[in-house]
Amino acid sequence: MAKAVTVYDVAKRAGVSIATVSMTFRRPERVKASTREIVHAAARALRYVPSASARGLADGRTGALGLFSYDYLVRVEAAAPAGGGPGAGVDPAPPSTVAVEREGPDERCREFPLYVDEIQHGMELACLEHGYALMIGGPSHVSPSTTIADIAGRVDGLAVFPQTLPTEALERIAGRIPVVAVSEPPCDDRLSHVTVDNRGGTRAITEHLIHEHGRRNLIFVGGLNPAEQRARFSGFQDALRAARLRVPRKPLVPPTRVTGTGRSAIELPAGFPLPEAIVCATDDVALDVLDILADRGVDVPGRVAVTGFDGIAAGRIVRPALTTVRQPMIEMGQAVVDILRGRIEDPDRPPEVRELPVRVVLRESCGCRPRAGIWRAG
Amino acid sequence: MAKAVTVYDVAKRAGVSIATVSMTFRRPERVKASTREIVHAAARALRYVPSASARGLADGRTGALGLFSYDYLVRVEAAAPAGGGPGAGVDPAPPSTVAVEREGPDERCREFPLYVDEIQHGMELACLEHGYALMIGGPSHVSPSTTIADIAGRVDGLAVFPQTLPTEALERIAGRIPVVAVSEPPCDDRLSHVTVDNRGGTRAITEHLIHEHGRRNLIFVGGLNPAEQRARFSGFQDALRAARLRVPRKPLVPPTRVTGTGRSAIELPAGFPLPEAIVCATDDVALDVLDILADRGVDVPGRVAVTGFDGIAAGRIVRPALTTVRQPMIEMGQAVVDILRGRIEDPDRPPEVRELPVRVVLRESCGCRPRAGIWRAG
DNA sequence: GTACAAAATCTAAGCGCTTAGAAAGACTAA
DNA sequence: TTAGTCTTTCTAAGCGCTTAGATTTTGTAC
Repeated sequence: MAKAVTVYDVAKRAGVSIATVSMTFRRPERVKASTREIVHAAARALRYVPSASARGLADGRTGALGLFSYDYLVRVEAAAPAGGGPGAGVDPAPPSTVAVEREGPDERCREFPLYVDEIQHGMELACLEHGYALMIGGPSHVSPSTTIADIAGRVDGLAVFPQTLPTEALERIAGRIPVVAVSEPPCDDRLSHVTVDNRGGTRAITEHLIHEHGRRNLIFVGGLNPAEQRARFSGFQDALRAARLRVPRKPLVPPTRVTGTGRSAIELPAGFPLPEAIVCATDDVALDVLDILADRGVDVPGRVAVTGFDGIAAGRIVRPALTTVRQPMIEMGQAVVDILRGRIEDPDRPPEVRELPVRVVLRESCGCRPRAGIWRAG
Repeated sequence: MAKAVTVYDVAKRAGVSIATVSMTFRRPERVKASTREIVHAAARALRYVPSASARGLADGRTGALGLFSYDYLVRVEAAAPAGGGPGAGVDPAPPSTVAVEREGPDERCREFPLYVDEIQHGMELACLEHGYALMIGGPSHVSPSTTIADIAGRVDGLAVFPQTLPTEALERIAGRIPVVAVSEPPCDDRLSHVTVDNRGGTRAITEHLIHEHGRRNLIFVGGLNPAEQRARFSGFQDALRAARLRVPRKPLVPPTRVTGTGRSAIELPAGFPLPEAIVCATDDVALDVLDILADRGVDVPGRVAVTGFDGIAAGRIVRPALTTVRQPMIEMGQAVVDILRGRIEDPDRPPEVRELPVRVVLRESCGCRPRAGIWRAG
């Protein structure tokens, strides 16, 4: 790689000062057309590429937004060849021979795209639309402690998923650049938040189970910890209460184990008494439940109805297709960017909390019938 | 937002020089433990976040890799509320009411994750694994011409999809940082390339159609332009030639129109004579073909078999599920990062071309039977 | 040709960090 | 005590760019 070409080189070749070179790129209209042409020619000839670091340092903005995402670490491991089964790793066959196979069990499609990926995608779209670059980072084993500051230092605004960063680090970063958390706001903090109607969504899907499918004996599985999941449980309680059914105090939180491919899945005790419906805190939990019930030969939705929450892509693929509460993930990502942009423009604007609506998507696992012609779109 | 805290502030508060502050973060082992503690305390108290721009400028590396992706522009538009149908935009219902609906036709799931998204995902995983941040950009309407240099200037290495950047721009950037193109290499250029066995893959899937399903009258649809698609057509020809069937000179490239949601889809003339099998240049084309055949009431795979190429997620969801040639997209993303890292470490290393193997994935659209229990994984 | 305003360009001072190499301290051995 | 050796810290010189404000050029009106 050749030594980096700088404004100085371009200026010399064009016979102007470095200020003029800079002006030519930042505010072309202030430079005489003929000069502009000369400078561009010089830049082209020298293959000049301006250094964003220098610019960022000089004008105090980077032109990028950041996303600090979680669970990547886990997925790095899961994506590594796990030995066994097709689809687990890189094909060792000689390149000249093309492997041919039926599609078998493949957990990987359950790992991408996930909830976080779709939100990220929304951010990508919005960033591009507004001329920002998107910088993606996450907790890394290479420099576990540095990364936070590292990524925070190179963007003008940062989005984080809950529980990716210690509160102290967040506060620290939020003191320097705008930060929005993709999560329910706790009682109070200095951050902006983008969240959804977790409670209302779960209430609605639970009521659907009760009123449209006549289920009276329902349980809620998973999710004791994150605020969102607690809110969802409340929605479940709301629905039972309104229907005058028995209201449990706590969700059922089954233990988890690690599957062959490194994913952690929930477990249900063998003698588990089956309810008429299982409302799950997340799609991920629901998919596990579906697996377990299939293993035991339980008819879903005939004997037990199952629902999820999130609306991840895998829920459409599974049979029976998963009825769920879909979060508007793309829009959430866009909202994140929107808030960030606002606060970058006006640093004094106070943190903002934006709650987006959800929608219940009826598929097969609740007992609704599939709709024909899904793919006749256009 | 408070005024930015710098090394100077931390140094003053800790009673040391800025060099010591810097050392404390970059090479902690060279600083006396007690000093280190004092500096950290000061940094914490002041909420110091180091500026990556300054660091990048000073040491000449940014610690980030870039991906210049395409078609985002198109997708930004497609994602905008298109007016009509559920799922087209943001739900206008009042936040307190949760919408409940059956899942209807929804083209959006065909837009994400796409081929590029999965490669990007592979890059994300690899970047995180090696302590790099990933910077994502693409052609933007905001500053169409600037962006290239903009993103090139802030990363240590760049990946690009074909036809995202004019060759001249690529050469320019490649003169400053390592660049790898995710595409078949043209006769020669100064870039590294990551690609797959396009020709062999198509040959294999075509031979499957011929030998396992007895199809003798096959056509190839789509893809005249990009090098990859041309290579795939060659593979198609190879298979026909080997089977002593009539070998067409050119692929069929149908005109395209724009659908209601802004996506562009191919069209087949009404009186189109049906072959026994349609080998498509990409999954995207294959999904269009499936739509068209469904519209006309043609039995797939009974009357006509259809295959794709890529292995995008939507191909599993569609009915009949799409038989295709799957590219190892995650691995490709990882290979990209791998090459980039190598060339960053050793700038004199010559550009590298890496071809990864593909695999034929048999699903329903070729006439193979679905396999039971896909979801009983774990 | 002169006076003055507007346009174009330049000079110079940072932006916040890293890192040689110099200086100062702390120990050790004689 | 003194010289010699590490270890720790500091001084100072950039890194490549932006941008006030100064200076020069150009254009206009008389």
